Amino acid sequence: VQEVIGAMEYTVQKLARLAGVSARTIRYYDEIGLLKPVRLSSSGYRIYGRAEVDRLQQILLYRELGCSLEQIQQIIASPSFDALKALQQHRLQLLNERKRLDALIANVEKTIAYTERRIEMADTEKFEGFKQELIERNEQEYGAEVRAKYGDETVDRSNEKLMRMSQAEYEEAARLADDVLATLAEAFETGDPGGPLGQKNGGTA
Amino acid sequence: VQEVIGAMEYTVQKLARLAGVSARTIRYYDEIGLLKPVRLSSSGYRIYGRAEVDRLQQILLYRELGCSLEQIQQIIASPSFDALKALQQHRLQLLNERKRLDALIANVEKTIAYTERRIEMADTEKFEGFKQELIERNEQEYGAEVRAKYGDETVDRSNEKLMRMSQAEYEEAARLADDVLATLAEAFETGDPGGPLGQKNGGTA
DNA sequence: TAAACGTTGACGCGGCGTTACTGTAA
DNA sequence: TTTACAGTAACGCCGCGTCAACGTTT
Repeated sequence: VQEVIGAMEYTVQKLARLAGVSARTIRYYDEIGLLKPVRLSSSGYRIYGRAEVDRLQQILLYRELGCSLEQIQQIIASPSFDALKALQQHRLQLLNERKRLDALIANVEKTIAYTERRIEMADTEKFEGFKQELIERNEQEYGAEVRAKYGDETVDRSNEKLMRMSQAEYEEAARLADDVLATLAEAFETGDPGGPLGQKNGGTA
Repeated sequence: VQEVIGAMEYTVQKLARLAGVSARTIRYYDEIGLLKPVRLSSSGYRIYGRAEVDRLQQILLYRELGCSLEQIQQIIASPSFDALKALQQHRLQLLNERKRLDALIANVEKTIAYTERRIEMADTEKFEGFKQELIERNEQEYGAEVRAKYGDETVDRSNEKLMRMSQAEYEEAARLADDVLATLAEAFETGDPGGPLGQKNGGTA
């Protein structure tokens, strides 16, 4: 069986390509009664005409405005006066959504700031822990020897100085990695943490 | 069988009420592995403890930020450094959504303006049609008689004047409804549409 | 015993994408 | 015959709401 399709008749795919949507979308619109074919071919194919093309254009217009397919149904079925009211209603919805979104964004930004502070604090804690550990290790390894050499007062002053080191100073120090760690150890040995670091790197301690 | 539940143990509803969500939500979070109960009671009830309460609080925090439950899974499972990255990523998503929304709103407003113009034009067309019809009816009803009395020229001038009436003038007239329609008819009979309307209402014609 | 809890299982929403299987046209 | 279409039917997505049908605790 052969069927001649006139100049302005479209099957699903042709219509879909014409309008830039998927064939599934076209069939779905038929399914929900949003866009019915003008007729069916003898083998059951959906055939769309000019009127349907126009209607689809309208549908897509409102869809791009973020209307639901149900809203579109009503808008298209109504005189333009009601369509206007529907659009104004829809505009209010969008404005509300934007308000909600603005609030979300503000909160996310607050949370980001908060998380950053927490990370900073966590880092600081780690740093404090690190310093504490460093001192303890030094005490264990060199404690008795160094204290015997320089006296408790000097060693305690050295430890205090290390504990007072700020995060920023630490970070600067951290960039120098092993070199600096070695320097710290050396400084500890000499009982003068400020000295070598200062001379070697123009340090801030 | 009796089971003693300690001070900080919650069943589904208790936890739900504590956190202000539905029991279904709690069970769903279990289902997808987002929030597992600490244990099951002997009769299969879900039992949640303090740690689960805390976790739920976190989940709800991120949920309020508009994160998907999957994102929340990852955020919570990660060290806070990765959580920060996830949040920043999420913030970008939100900003994009807002941009899209702004574009939607702008387009909706354009479409509203366009629809308003179309309605205005449609009204104008209706109005033109209405005037045309009015004249034709008058011609049929009184045409011969009036033309005989006042001559073609006077009648044609009257009709022209009516056709030149603006929409604004019409709307003013329309507010006076039947009264004005009677006046128009009367004016037509006297062959002087401007006169009576002007005297009665300070009309603009 | 009744009420208020608990459980699992299933469908529904919106707008299609994506198979899977089968029939038709060029 | 191949290939590119056409059709229908079905599940899947997300975050639950909302039954239904049944067991447990109070």
